[in-house]
Amino acid sequence: MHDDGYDHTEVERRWQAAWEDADAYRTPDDVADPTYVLGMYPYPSGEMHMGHVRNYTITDAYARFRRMQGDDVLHPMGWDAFGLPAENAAKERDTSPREWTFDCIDRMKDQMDAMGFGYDWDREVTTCRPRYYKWNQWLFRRFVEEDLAERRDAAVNWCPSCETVLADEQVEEDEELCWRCGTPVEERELEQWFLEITEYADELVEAIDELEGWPDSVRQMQRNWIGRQEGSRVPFTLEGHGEIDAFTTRLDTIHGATFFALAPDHPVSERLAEEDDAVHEFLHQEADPEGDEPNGIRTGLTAENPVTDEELPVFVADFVLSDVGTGALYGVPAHDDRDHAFAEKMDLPIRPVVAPDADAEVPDVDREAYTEDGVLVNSGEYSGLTSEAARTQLTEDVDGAAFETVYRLRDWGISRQRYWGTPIPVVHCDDCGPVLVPEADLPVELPEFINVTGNPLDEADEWKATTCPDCGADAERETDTMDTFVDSSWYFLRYVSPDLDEAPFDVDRANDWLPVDQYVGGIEHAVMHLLYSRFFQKVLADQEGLAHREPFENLLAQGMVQLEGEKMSKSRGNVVSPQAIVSEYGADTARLFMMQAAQPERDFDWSEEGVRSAHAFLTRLKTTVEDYRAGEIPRADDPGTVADYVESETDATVAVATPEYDDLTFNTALREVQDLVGTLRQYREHAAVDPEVFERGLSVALRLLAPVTPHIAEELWDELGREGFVVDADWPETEADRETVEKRRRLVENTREDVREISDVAGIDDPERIDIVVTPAWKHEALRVALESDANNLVGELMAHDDIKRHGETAADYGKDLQAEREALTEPLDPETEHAALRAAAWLLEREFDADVRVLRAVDAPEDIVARAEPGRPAIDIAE
RNA sequence: GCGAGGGUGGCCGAGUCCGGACAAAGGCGGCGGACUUAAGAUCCGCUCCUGUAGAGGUCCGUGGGUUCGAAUCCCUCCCCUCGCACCA
Repeated sequence: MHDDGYDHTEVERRWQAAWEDADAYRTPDDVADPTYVLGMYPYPSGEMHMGHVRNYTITDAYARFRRMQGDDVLHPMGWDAFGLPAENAAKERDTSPREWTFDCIDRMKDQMDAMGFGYDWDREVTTCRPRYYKWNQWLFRRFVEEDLAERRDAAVNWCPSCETVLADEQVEEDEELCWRCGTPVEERELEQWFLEITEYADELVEAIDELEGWPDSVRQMQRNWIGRQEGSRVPFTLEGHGEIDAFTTRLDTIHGATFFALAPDHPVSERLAEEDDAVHEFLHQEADPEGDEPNGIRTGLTAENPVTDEELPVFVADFVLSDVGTGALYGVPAHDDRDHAFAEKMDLPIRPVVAPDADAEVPDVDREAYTEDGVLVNSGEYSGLTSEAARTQLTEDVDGAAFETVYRLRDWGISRQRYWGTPIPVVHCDDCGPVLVPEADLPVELPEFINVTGNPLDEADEWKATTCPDCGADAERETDTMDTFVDSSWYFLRYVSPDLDEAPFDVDRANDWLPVDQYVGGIEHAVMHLLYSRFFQKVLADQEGLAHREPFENLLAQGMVQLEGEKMSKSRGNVVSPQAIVSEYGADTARLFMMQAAQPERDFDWSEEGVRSAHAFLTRLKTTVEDYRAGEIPRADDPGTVADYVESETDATVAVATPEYDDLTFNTALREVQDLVGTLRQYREHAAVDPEVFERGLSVALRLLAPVTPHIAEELWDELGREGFVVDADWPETEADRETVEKRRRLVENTREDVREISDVAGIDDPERIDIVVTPAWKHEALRVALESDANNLVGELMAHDDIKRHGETAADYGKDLQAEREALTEPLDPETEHAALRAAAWLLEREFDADVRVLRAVDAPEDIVARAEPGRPAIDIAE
């Protein structure tokens, strides 16, 4: 009967309805500063997968925990509803992206409800609704007005067959084929809108240091992505081509330069190709920027080294990239691995100009470059300077040289030639050029979807036709839409005031409520989404009065749910559907299994066995509560020592689980709760229970479980006859501190193990009586003295205490033991606490050995036995 | 190549920040026992080696070092995962 579990579907539905009726997860607008807990909103694919379930269970559990701790909590949810998949689905199914998307949202919302996630749905945000994307357009206007957005040429992937632009991810294989039709993709120059994130590059990289609530991995990835390099720009004179700047981070090595190299697409290279067939040939045939081999061709030109006045041979080389530095560099084979390889290949001189230190020999660089900083040699007047000093000095001395910082980060191209996104609010006028749509005319809404090849907006003639806001002449609308990362760069601000008609968000409230206290999502967003959001936040701080310059205080990148060590994926066919698990075991089981399987940031393996054991646990808990309520568990008026044990274990559970919840290490917290339930079940089996103690244990267990398994907790809370929702219950409190708890548990556990070991080693199969004798107070005192003392002669110092000295020879011997282990001594529990803890735990030994167990104070036991006791280690005497 | 994070008992996994009670939590698997007609579920133990009173030995990727003492601190090397990468 119980073994079959319980009707989870009925229980879960009932409580979901009750929460909804009670508006249990509303966050009123007038709360001062709620704890903002946020999971990255999903793309509404229509199916929640395990990654979603894990992500949202983490935020839900944390939000519930904080709420029970008395915080106001903001825990909203929304939809990243624009994007290409809806467009493709619409084309395939002959429907519209809008219908398709809203259908998917409905389905996913049902699935979320079935999981019991407690969201404030009144704050739901859906990016494909005009009332949301109007503010994308409004923000775009603001960016343009503040000179943070610009229209310029950019190279894009173009499929001539589909007549559309493709994202990099949609170009497949090395041959660069269109993912839909297999046509080779071309490169096209198109006018695109860019948001100038590079304006904020310095702050974005520097502020990473302050993001202490973020994982190191994500911080490092953002640093890499921004790729700030500090160096110098130096002009080289190329005969016939004037001055060409080279960028370098190692200006100290310039005396060792033996060649100069240009990127294949550098303007000078292209000009050379026009007159030099060999260069032309190289550019179009040999150059292989993707390959590992550094290829290059000698041009016959020379470049004048501005420091040494030497003439260096000029190459066009494919390892020089036009978008790195200036697209031109000087090569120092002695101090750079790649330059070294190139010099060997081209038979160029290799001249060392940096030695490891002032006294060292000049390094042998014939076989390998010396790439470390050091002290300059063979560098004229600069010889003897450190690399660092030389870089500064040379930059100052060389005509036309200057310090410069370069970045890998590029401006953010947001134009997408697609339908299902936010229309860029621009009108193209023959006379006025691109003109912003006035604020009063926003939003520019999407027209009806037309199923065509290419961009449907290009075909929407009626929609396209408009007039110029500036001159009134006939004009055409911009047909590009925005990258959906624009939508997600500020959605967390919209939750604060989702219905506001005057602005994207209520600034005052945002200043009170932001930043997000705990943000949770997948590592795949480590760079783009999280970097763009930081960028937006900073712009909004500068332009709109937002008080915080970082949006997310604490970030958790959750791990993957795997199957047999492999990522779950449709293409591998190793997917476990959350819906199937929910219908078979229930949402609580799925949530419990996931949260106890591993720390949230770690990957873990889905395991059927684990799911079953989570379910079995919930069933046992339910049975226990029900049996208790049904009066099937005998009760006793005299609490006794077992009750003491249960009582202190209940406190211990609270003391350990609470900080673990705070740290989001649910796995550890849940293990504690499972142990507590185990203890309660042992209690009822061993003795008639004290109702107060037993009920407190149950109520603590239920409350500690409520964040993770809210439905069953609610059900049993009700069964226990408690008032109100467990969701709103107060988090249990305790006086117990973790350190004492752990010492006590260790004492009990070590003592039990010792009894087992003794009876085993001594061959006592069936002990009749077990005496546990607590260490006499004077030994505790002696230990305490030893801990505090720094005297050389510990025994002498101990003997100065009358209480200790009284024990003569024994005390001296113990003193010698203490002396020997002096460095390893640790603070013990006091004798009374030891006695109480062991007394309370005696029943465990009684039950295990079926013997009389006496826990004695030292004064009540024979001296020869007492002698074996030490603090933290009672004497044990077993009689057969 | 650079950067980050890891390598713990049959497996998974805590401990590593702040060295000591660590043969090292917990789970799984395996073994034995209780309950049961039986199975399942549940409960109690055992699960590196040796040991007739709580002991000893070996052990936390490799090799070294620091220390009275190292899974924990420092260095070498090997391997795994992720990110960046012909980046000037």
